Amino acid sequence: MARLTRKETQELTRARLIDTAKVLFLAEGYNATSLGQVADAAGYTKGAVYSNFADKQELGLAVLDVVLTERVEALLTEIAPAESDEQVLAAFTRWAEQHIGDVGWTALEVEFAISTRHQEDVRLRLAERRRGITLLLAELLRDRSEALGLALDGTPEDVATHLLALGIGLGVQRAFDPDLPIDVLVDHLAQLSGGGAPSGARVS
Amino acid sequence: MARLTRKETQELTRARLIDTAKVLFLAEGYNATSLGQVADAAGYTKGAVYSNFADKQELGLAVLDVVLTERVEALLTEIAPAESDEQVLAAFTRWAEQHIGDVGWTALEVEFAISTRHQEDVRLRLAERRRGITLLLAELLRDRSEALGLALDGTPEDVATHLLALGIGLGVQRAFDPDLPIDVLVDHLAQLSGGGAPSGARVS
DNA sequence: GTCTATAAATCGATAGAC
DNA sequence: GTCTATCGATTTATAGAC
Repeated sequence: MARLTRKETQELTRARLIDTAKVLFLAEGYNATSLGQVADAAGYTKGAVYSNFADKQELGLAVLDVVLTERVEALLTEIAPAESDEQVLAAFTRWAEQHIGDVGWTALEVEFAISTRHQEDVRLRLAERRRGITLLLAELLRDRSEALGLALDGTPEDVATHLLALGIGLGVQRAFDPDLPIDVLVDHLAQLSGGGAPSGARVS
Repeated sequence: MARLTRKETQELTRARLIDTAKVLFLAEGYNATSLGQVADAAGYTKGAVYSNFADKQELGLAVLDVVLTERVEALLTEIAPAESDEQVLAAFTRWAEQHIGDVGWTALEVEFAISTRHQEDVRLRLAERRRGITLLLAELLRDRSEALGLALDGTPEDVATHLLALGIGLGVQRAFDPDLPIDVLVDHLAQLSGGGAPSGARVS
């Protein structure tokens, strides 16, 4: 166990702050969480926050990056072992029920985006980020459709845009009406993979 | 021109406040607009606001009601004269380009919903409101599909949920990336009405 | 009913000690 | 790099005059 260098301790502090902020932002929301609360919960003070992040928005963006990375890796891990289109669909369904169904994620992404939409610098970064996410999803669809014979009813980019918008729209509504089922998202993907019958069970 | 009764003048004040708040909320956002700004712009003071609305949320809900009513009436007016599925699709496309394309509307609805999602009373009212909107859209789809022979690929409720989520998802993303086209929404409706080819022109 | 004045509480951000 | 202390700016909401 070698002692940590100064750079390493600071990176540890930064990582702890991000992780604490992630939990609070997801549970209470971005605006409702003050930097003092983040610092307290992480065992630091506001000074530590401001020596690691220029302002609250930078912390917010760092949290969004971490959360997105976690979700993408979860999806890839879930989907990787699938060897047929049915298995891909089942894997996606499991992932969607866990993460689109989780109210906090979409709410945080959307709250942050809406709150900062009038600050041009942040807005442009979020726009770039959105295109990256869409392209990532489009490539996943293209690779998987070629390998498994999915029948996309449009370009991969359009299907990706469609699925992403659907997920955001459902997630937003589930933030204030958790009874809304996400079946429509799963069903839509199911139809892409050969027009299978919609899933049977409905909550509402 | 008879003199206005006390009740009438108060209703006028209330209507003016709602209308002013609507403009400011749509342009600047719900959280970014203070009640003092609303009062000033309407030619009153904060006292007038608080004698007409219990708190900021009540004003927000009143504004949401007005905006939704306007959008619904615009859609019905646009769609009423249509006599074929092509005309219905064209009418909806015109409406969508004007209103889903308008960044302010979705942003306001979503910002308000996300901001108040932890206050159970408001949350329940928004959930009820969501179901009403979905049912309204479902009935419109059912009536129109029977009259014009649209081929819905699911129950009217599911198609309505799908379209609504798609509109919200696109509107949210357009709040910080206005270049995102809404084609995917129009195309999806087009496919419902007989699997027509996707619209040609793409912005991005 | 509306206005004036103010209360009360936060929060983001900064300066300087250590 | 982190902590203490504080500034400064807002905002919602209320109390009382008119």
